[in-house]
Amino acid sequence: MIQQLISKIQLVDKFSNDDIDLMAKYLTEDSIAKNDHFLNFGEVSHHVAFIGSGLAMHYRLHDGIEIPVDFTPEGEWLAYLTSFSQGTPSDMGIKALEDMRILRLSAANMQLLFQAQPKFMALRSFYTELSFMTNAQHSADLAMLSGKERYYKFMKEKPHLINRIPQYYIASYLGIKPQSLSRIRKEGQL
Amino acid sequence: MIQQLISKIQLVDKFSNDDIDLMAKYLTEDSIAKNDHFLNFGEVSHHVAFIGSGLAMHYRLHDGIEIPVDFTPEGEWLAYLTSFSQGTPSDMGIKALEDMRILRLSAANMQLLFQAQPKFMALRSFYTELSFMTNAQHSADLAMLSGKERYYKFMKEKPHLINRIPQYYIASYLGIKPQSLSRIRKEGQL
DNA sequence: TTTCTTTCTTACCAAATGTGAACGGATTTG
DNA sequence: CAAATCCGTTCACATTTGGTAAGAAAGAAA
Repeated sequence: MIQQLISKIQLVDKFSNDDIDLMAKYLTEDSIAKNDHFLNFGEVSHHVAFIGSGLAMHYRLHDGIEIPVDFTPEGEWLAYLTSFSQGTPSDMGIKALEDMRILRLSAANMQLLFQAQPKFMALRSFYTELSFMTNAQHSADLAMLSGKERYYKFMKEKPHLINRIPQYYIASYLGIKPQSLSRIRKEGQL
Repeated sequence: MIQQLISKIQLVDKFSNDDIDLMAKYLTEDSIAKNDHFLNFGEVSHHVAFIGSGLAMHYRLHDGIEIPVDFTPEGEWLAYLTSFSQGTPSDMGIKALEDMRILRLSAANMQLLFQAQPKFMALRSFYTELSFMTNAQHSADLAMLSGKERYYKFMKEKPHLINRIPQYYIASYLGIKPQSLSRIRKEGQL
């Protein structure tokens, strides 16, 4: 799992073997079973995690139904920064849609890592801004595309996810009802 | 204008008079006329700015029409972090909806400020995450509320902005057409 | 002022999406 | 295995939103 992580972060910045060894010391292997939470509503987030395998979903609740905000598969980082860095109770849930294997990094260890090698702070900024961009793009899509256009865009950009996420979650993520998504799928084409 | 800034940041963290004086040295007063850009498409952002007065809008283009992503009034920070910190050309525009008076902070000066007083980095993180939260909330609203609900929520949460932004921008921001917004306003109530 | 332009409103019809219900298949549970 | 639940699909109908067009209202420019 560490190897996966290394090859990912080398794409962002160059890290020496010492840097890598240092980071590895602060990581803890863990797993999360399907449907279990990485972070539940009201909890304070004390970890971020690199996903070795599996798939997670950030979501909010509205009238009792879960509204996905983001999907995070293997090879990416899982975090709810607002709660993690400000220590506030989460207004969002993060749960596993599949069994997951992860590498946890606690807030305390992150601080130690930053002290030992400040370079890693750039990595954090990078991922923060990446997730910011992703989210901004999703807002823009919701504001300016039709349901059908959003679905085809999703299919085009995340073909690797389309069959791993229940359709009612995809529908909610796209801002439409499951029945409408069914209709769109039936009609086909754009 | 500095006084405004000081009272704002004191709400986030406590800064000494020395800290404040230090920061003041790195800021430059400037103004932006209505409809001028703070950041244009394709440009790399080299500044963030504190807004003393006026109102700005982040927006994207879709089929030639401007889709607002966020509105930023006096007392808040104006920035497009993705371009600013990664040095990439902006895929977003930021322009003044009203004449603005601002305090600019260049990327270079920000680095100097962080070196002189690392405490300011926390301020940056704070505002980054705040804008992240704001944006995530907007996505969720677009995904789970109807046009009418989004309009009334906007009115309720930003009554100070409702009369300062042209309605066709508000409509686009809410993901509906100006005609639909007119209709919603006419029908009244929820 | 008058003219010109932009913004907002209204109306009518078309298209997209929501709602409630029913059905079948798949999966889970006992 | 049977029973129960969950999920995806389909349908008929209601509601919302979009598209086009025209005109009123408000601002800006001459």
